[in-house]
Amino acid sequence: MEQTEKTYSIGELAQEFSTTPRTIRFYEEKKLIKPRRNGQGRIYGRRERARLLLIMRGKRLGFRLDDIKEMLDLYDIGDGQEAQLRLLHEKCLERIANLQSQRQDIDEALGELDESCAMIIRYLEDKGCDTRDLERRPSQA
Amino acid sequence: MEQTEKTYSIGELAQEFSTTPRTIRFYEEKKLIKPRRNGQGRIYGRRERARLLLIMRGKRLGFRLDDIKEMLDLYDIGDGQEAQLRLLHEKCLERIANLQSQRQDIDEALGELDESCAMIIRYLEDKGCDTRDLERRPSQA
DNA sequence: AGGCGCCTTGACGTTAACGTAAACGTCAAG
DNA sequence: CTTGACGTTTACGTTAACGTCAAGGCGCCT
Repeated sequence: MEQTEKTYSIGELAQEFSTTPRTIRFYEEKKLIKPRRNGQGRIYGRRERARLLLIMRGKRLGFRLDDIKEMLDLYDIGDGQEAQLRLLHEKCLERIANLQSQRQDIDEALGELDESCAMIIRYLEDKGCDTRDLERRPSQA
Repeated sequence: MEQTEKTYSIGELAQEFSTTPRTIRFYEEKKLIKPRRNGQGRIYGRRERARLLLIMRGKRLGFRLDDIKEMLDLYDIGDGQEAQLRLLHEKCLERIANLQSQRQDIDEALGELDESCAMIIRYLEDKGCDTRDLERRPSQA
């Protein structure tokens, strides 16, 4: 029974994850993945694909590659060891706090921007300009 | 009557705006300000101070220096000309849209992170671990 | 005269996450 | 045999907003 695992080329994975071969090689350079080799060619299996998935997810969540690498390494070595998971949890909390702070900054900026828009419009109105085309309210949606 | 305008040294302004001389020189290099010169020394007046204020505000709002420069230039040349103000208004709207999109991304990431935390905790509980110290709910505050 | 503290210019370093280009190998189709 | 599509390595380029020296000038205090 040939347990022939499904494999992928770098280009295939790049497409699947909507990225480029260059990027995947870059992750390898950064030690986030290490595909098997067929001579000089790279071969990616189920495991590598899964890692890529985690990487992409991490990126969506705004983690930096360094952090993602750290998490992957934990995942690898400890294979679900309690301490590692606690650390991962902590990282998530950190990130959450971070994002909440960012969100607040954004809300404040939005407030100021709203005001700026209003000021500009008032100023133009004072000068007797037609401002009807500017009246789309941004709102706090 | 000597109309002696109040002036500032680069260090004074740096302190006032909680930044560094290097940064202010950098803005000059980028043509955002041009202080008068006393030989080789820089002298900042009321006008330069005002510009710095606008720069800092722009930065708080997340504009890039290029954009800020553009706005300042408009402000200068047109001295409140209608077309310029409309453009400024447009820029603000752009930025607002941008920030709202960012906010949404953040909210989505927060959702995923919440889930991740929950998963980790459930997993640990399944393994019979004590997770009482992890139960601080992040929530969507 | 010595030293402190502020100022100057100029040039190179930093960070993140790749992009881009050069120069080459390999394999299948036409 | 040639072309084309894919793959490889190496190394330098990009962007933003400064930081970090290096090397020196000017004036003030003692």
